[in-house]
Amino acid sequence: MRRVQKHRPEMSQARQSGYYNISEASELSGVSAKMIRHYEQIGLMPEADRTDANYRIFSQSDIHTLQFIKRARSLGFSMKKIATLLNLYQDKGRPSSEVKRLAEEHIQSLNEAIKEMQEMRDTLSNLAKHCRGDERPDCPILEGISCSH
Amino acid sequence: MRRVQKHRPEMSQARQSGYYNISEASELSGVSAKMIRHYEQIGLMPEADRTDANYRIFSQSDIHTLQFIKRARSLGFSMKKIATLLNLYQDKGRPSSEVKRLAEEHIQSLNEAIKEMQEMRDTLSNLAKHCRGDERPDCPILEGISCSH
DNA sequence: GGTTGACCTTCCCATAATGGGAGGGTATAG
DNA sequence: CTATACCCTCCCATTATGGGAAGGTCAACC
Repeated sequence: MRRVQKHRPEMSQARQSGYYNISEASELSGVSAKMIRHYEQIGLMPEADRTDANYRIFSQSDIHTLQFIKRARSLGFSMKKIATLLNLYQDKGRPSSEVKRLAEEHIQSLNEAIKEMQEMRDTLSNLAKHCRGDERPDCPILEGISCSH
Repeated sequence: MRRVQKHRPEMSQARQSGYYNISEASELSGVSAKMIRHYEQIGLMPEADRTDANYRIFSQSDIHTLQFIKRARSLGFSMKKIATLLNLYQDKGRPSSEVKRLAEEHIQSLNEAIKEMQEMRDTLSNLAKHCRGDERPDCPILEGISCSH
C-alpha cells in the first residue's frame, strides 16, 4: 500500500515512460545541464517534472523545446526574443507577420553590429598597414589610437 | 602657518594649476565619470590625485590617457588588451612588432565575429524570404528554428 | 554669513549568458 | 553493499556599463 498513491515516479519508471534525465536531455538538445536549469529558472521553460528523489525529468516535447532554444540562440536571438518566439511557436493561431517582424528586427540589428565591426576592422587595418612591425618603437597604430584628430 | 604644509590642494588651486575635476575630465575624454572611477579601480589608470576634500583631479596627461582608452574601446579592444596597449604606449622603447601583433590578433577576432554574424543573418534571411508575413499561422521561420534536420 | 543646487565621494545592485565548484543526496553496475 | 557517476541547490565569476542611495563639498547669489 505504501507507494501506490505517489505522484512522483522513480527514475526507472520515468525512463520507461519515455522521459529523460537532465544529462540525456542535454545531449539530445545540445544545451548544457547548467543552462537547462537556468532556462527553467528564468521562466523560459516550464518547471520540469521531478522524480520522487527530486531529479528533473524531460519529455520528448521538452527536448524539442530545448532544441528550439538552442537553434534560436545559434541565430543570435536574445533570451527575451526567444521567449517571444517560443510563445509564438506554441500559439497555433499566431499571425506569421509577427514572427517575420521579429526576424527582420533581428536581421537589422545583426547588420548594424556587422557594420560597426567592419568599421573597426577597416580603421585598424589602415593603421596596421603603415606599421613596420619591427624592433623599432615608432608605431602608427599607437599614434592613431592616441590622436583621433 | 596652518595650511602651509598641506599636500593636497583645494579645488580652486588645482584648477589654476591646470587640473580638471572628474566631470571636466569626462567631457574632455568622452569617458563617463563612472567609467573613469572604474578604470582607476581596476588599475588601468594610476590612482588619481585628490584635493583636500578628496575630489579626484586630472592632469592633461590623465585626460590624454583617457582619450587613448576611449579610442581603443571604440576599436573594440577589450580592457585587458587596452592595458597592454597602454603599457606599450608608455614604453618609449617598445618594439612596434608587439603592437602590430596585438592589432592583427584583434583584426582576426573581429573577422571571425563578423563572419559568424553574417552567417546568422544569411540563414535568417533565407528563412524570412519564404515567410508570407500575413495573418495566417504557417511560418517557415518557426519551422526552420524548430527543425534543423 | 547662510542657503541652495549642482557636483563629488563610496558602496551596493543590475544587466546577459555562461560556467566553475562546493556540499550533500541518489542511481546503478558489479 | 559499495563504488562511481550522476543529480540537487546555492554561491561566485566573467565583461563593460550604468543606476541609485547616503552623505559631504563647491560655487553663486542674496
